[in-house]
Amino acid sequence: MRVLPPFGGARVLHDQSLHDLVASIARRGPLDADDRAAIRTLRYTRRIVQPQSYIVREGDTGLRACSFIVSGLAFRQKLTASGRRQIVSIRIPGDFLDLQHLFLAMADHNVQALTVLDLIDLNRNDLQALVLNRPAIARALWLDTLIEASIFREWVLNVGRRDGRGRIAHLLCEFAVRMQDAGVDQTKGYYLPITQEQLGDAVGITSVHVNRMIKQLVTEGLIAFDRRNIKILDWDGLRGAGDFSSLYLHLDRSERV
Amino acid sequence: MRVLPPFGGARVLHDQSLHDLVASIARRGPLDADDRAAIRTLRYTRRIVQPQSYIVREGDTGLRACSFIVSGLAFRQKLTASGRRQIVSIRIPGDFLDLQHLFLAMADHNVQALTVLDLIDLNRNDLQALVLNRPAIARALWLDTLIEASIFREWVLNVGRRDGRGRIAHLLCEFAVRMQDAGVDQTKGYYLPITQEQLGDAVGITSVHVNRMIKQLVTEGLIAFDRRNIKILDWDGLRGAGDFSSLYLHLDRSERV
DNA sequence: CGGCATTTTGATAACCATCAAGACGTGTGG
DNA sequence: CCACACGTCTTGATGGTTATCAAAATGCCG
Repeated sequence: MRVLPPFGGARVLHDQSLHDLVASIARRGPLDADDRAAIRTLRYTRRIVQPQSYIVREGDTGLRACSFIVSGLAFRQKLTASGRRQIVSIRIPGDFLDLQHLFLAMADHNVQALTVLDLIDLNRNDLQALVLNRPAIARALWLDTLIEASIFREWVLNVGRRDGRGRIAHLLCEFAVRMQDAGVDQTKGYYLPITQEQLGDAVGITSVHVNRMIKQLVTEGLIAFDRRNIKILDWDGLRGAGDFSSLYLHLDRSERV
Repeated sequence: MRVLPPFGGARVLHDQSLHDLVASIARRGPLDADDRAAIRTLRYTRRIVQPQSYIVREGDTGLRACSFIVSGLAFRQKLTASGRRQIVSIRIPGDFLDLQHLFLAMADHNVQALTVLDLIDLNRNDLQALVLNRPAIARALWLDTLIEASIFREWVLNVGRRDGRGRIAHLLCEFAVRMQDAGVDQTKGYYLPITQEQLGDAVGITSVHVNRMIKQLVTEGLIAFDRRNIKILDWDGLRGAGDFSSLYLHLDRSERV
């Protein structure tokens, strides 16, 4: 894997990742040839990040990059003063990592690698200028941040008003749908590279309780679970258990203004 | 109160509310004279809304307006299939109500009046066109949606990882700081026009438990509470109880890029 | 094989929900 | 001005869900 020096001159995206990046933005709104060309003028760095390492730390100021996931998973996380952790978002390939901070001077949460990550670090100043000068790109990326905000709202509901079993079921449904939308094959189920402790941090329960709730979902015949490999056996059942409806993900292209 | 017909021709904002609206946007980023003039060209409707009535309903498509709160309070709310309610956001004077839906084709949550509301309903198409053609306005309003997203994240943490007492304390702190920032005098405390049941819906506990937790905060000498009038007696104590830090509200102007 | 993180299981306790009923406050109509 | 009705607040009793503590089992990696 080739790693370029950080923003060393006006480098231009040129490999397969270019295609992924443009396609990912275009999923959120139509781009013309000029828009696509403008995206290719962005300075960037390509880099590999190891699991658990931080991409952004709460309190960081002067952010210089805005990252895009080529492959791997990441998550957003906040801590209470007493050290209890809450994962507030999981990011998958094709997602931007910190568009949420695009116009914020200080990071209000941590962004951490879940697996090995292959990232494109876009120059943040360039990206700001790009979106402010190109309405189609602004619309697409703004929409992207609005959809993530919708997911935050659903998570507030999930953590606030569903029991442990429902929370886990809901998370498993959401992940399945988003991975499907990102084009990942799931005929053999999917691998969720996350510890049960992290799963608990994502839904506001302890790892012990996560273990019991997963076991219950297996006993009920809704899922199969083997060393983080998840296969949904009864989609309607799991959807019911998690009270899941994908509307909040705003996936239907025709449904988007 | 004068109520204009919905978007009947190119009406122009002309009263005090114009000043409030422009000032509110300008709080998020500098606007030049042209930007301010452009805002005044937006078609709009002024209207009064009664408590509990809906401004937006989950599932709504073809939204035609985007509202701004001149006075009064509103909240965002979602329901589980079993009818359990979660309030995911409280909106105060000077806030936009559904900028979160600006580029979404379908509403993913309900927006409801908490008190009598005095609203400016901006024409949504006009507003979309405005932000896409005026970078400074785009930046200001985008920033606004990003800050609300930051609040959503903090609420996930609040509901997921703090106990009942902490959740209530945190909410009371947040409300105090935001009202202060909006310029509301709080020397005699503030009036929180919300039932204890709704308070519970905002922090994911029952009204019975809300009652007991408020009582406990009073007993501890952190707040005074009398018929929804709240006076914070020990700011540091309450801040500690709620594990509150205002950084996620991104209020400091100089801290904003 | 040893060392380590993670998963699993059991026992106990804490927090919060639920159920129920009475008190209080406010607005309405007689 | 009182009686009444209604929503909200308050309090008590009980139970369930989940946390906590502890320890053993499993899987993984060098």
